[in-house]
Amino acid sequence: MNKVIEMEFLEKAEIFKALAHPTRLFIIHTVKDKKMSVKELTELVGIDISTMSKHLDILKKHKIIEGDKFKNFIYYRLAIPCVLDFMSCAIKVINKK
Amino acid sequence: MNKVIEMEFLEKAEIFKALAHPTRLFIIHTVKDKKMSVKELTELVGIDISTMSKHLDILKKHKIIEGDKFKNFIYYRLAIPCVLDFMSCAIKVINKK
DNA sequence: AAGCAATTTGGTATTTTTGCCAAATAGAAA
DNA sequence: TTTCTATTTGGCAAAAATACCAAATTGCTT
Repeated sequence: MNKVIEMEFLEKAEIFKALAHPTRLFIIHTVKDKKMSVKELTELVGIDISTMSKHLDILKKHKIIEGDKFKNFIYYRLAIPCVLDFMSCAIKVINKK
Repeated sequence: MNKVIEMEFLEKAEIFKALAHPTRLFIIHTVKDKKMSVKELTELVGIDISTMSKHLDILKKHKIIEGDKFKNFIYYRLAIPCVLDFMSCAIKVINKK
């Protein structure tokens, strides 16, 4: 495979990988309506807070979410609504056939 | 997290996982225009044919592609064009900011 | 400054994914 | 039937992803 083409698909795959985890999809779903802190998200999902922090970091690195600092909280919100199209399309893919 | 909700995101994540690999994205990109056999795809990408077969199997299991048998070839094609929206959206996500 | 709460980081064990090889299967052609 | 080609399967080793704990950091609030 051509190196340039290969690079293109490597980069795209990175985005899909960032989305390919139930907790991270839940974060996107939750943060689309309401800003949420790390602690709040952690309690909703029921995992270790350090694990949640790392999931948020993965989404942040790909600019899928962004965090706003308020006191010593960080409130996350969805940065790219386009990702919601991913989600609704995913449902169609699952339900068809 | 509510069990039902959890199941929803688990299922969605499965779809994203199926797409989260450069070779599999290349397959989708290639098969959208032209039916291709396992061997043809293998030669384009330059990996072991058994590896390609397994990538195709993952996409097939999620109904993302479908194969038509002709002689002892199997020609694959894109089953759900909706996935292309994923792809073009992914480009936007990458290029923005 | 000291204590406290929210978040991140480092380390590690576990699980999952990936890719190759070798062998098995399927089917066409000789 | 035998041979040849295309594809799949099983097994295994290497790489990547995940989750927890413990410790560090950040920045309020006393």
